[in-house]
Amino acid sequence: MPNIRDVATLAQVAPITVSRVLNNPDTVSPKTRSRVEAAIAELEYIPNQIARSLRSNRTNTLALVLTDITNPFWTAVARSVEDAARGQSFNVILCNTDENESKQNEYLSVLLRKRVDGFLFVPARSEPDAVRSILRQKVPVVVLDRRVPGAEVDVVRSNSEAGAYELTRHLITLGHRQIAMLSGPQNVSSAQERLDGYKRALTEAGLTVEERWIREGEYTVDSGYAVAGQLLLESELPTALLGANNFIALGAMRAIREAGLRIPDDISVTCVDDIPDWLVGEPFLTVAAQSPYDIGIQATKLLLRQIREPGVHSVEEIVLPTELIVRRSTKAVSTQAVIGEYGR
Amino acid sequence: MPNIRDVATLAQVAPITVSRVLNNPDTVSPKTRSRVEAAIAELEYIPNQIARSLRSNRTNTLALVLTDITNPFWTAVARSVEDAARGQSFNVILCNTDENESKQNEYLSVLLRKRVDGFLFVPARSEPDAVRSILRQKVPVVVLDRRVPGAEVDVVRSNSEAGAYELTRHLITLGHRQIAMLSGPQNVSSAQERLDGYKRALTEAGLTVEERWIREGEYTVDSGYAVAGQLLLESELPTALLGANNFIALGAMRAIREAGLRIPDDISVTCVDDIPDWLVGEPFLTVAAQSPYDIGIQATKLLLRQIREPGVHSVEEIVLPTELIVRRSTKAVSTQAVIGEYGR
DNA sequence: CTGTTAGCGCCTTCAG
DNA sequence: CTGAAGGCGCTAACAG
Repeated sequence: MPNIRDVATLAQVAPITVSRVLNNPDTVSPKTRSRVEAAIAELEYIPNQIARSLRSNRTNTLALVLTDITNPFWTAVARSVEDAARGQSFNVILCNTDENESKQNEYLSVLLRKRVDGFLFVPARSEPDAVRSILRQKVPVVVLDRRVPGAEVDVVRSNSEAGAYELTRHLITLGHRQIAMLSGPQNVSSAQERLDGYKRALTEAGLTVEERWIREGEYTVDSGYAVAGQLLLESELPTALLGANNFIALGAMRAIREAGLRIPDDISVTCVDDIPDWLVGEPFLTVAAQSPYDIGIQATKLLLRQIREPGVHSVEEIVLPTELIVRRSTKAVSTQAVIGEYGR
Repeated sequence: MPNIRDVATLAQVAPITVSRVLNNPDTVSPKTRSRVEAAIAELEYIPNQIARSLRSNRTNTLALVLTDITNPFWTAVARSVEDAARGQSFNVILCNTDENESKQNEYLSVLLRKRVDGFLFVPARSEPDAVRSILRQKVPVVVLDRRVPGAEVDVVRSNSEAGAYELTRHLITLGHRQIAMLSGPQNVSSAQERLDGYKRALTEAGLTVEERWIREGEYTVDSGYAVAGQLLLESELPTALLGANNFIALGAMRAIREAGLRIPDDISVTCVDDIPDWLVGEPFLTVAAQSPYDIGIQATKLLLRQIREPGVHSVEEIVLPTELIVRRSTKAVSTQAVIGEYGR
């Protein structure tokens, strides 16, 4: 691969002149410029961004560290981040942590070495260590989807508490009283908040929060399946089930179906996080939908601002609303007494 | 951010010694080594991979240039590529081209400048120009999902022709004779092949290929919706519909539903590309499923081999089989005569 | 075992 | 308008 000197030699100029043709064409006389351009074309010269980065301390690369690109929520975030970054001539390195802390930390370390210009980061836990390790290097970060108490970072997230609250209220309004909460990992802020929202709705409605209806799992289909499976073995079944995220609900739905129960006739199911309607033929799940595309856009905007204006910013927290979308997976309770037997 | 000299100064050694501690710890005496390590820790020194890349001509970064991460097929590919790359300590830069050639070429140019070590590339068209522009720079490439006649590249793809053939046969076996083909863009090899498979199945069954049943569109939900909408305005409706990919089928399903028709009772629907069953509550579509995860793994393996063994390789083409999965969206034809009126 | 020199490819600074 | 010198951070190659 030819370098700037090869071009310079061929064009009979100094390397710096080639550099100028590339970066400030106006400062070069048309005659030499065209000679240089011809040489560039002939050699198919491609400027070396690595060398440029070494001088400029800019890689024009963002890191997107998320939990699992396989979840349509994160897919949408990734898509929007990439769109927004592209518009500002940044590329995006994608990393899946699977909420695994060691994987996450390994990635952070590699990405810091790569000198990415900034991080869009979904921390595996709500502890501030990881975020701090980035901040200590003065590398811009925006945290997505989760709060990190104890770290001063920009955060873009949805109002999980309100989302879960609304879903629970919706179920209560439908007459449900035995509402199971399939919660996410409690070391993740969004999972905590969703549990909080659930509890608040119950309490405000004068209902008691019963621990037996609350089960903790991971944000995965398998976990939702397993935890719901457990729940369905109990003697008394819930009449409704709130999944802390879409994957938990999907796993639970499979467990429910395999147990021979019908949704929503036997059990209503709902969750935070939508599944894009164009993905599923007929949207079915009642959900508190987030706006993943917005989250990605806003976060990228904040990050690019940090990168471009390295001064001290006030720490921003953008909390986007969720939207209750009622579909066919929830239904007014009717024969709840019967359901206990049904499950057996 | 401290550099290797800062560490060296603090540890009272030469920079090269620090370098050795990082890269060949054994060649440094335990005493100085621990002094250096202490300095590294104290300064929180993070080696600059940019500088290292400049010397080594290796970025440990792969480019994944695909059409749209939003499609679960590509999501799965991306996930597997990232998994495979991580295992070999490579990172992945993700780029969506939306089958837009200028977007694609812009990306290629940026990525070449970034000196990525290799490309996993889904060309927007079957023309060899783009691939050749990479090959000319002697940068390793593997093409995914599509053939590129005229370019000597490794390719990993599914057997689209066979997939479409089997689906069409399946429909014919169910008694369908009016089978519409919602084809993809004919400048993309997979779309051509799927159309070929459709035609072959008809011909082999002694049926005539009727142009009115063949409609060309993009590989998107919107396009599928639009094209199917057109089709449903005709006086005679098909009894079955074959989408060239999952998105086309999803769009078509929406159009069908909005036209007041039922699937599969009024129209059977099927397509190439699955939608992961854990994504949709109850899998519904009859499909010819590809193995996106495999495609990503295999392609990454080929690419890493090219990177690691820069000698001349024989050009490889890996063609993975598709799997016919019969679900509830297809059904034996019964009352096809009636359907024409239904649609109105 | 440790250090010096030099250069990867580019661009900022300063001269001409 | 063009060029020469020097350095970004790191590590081969060659001493000592």
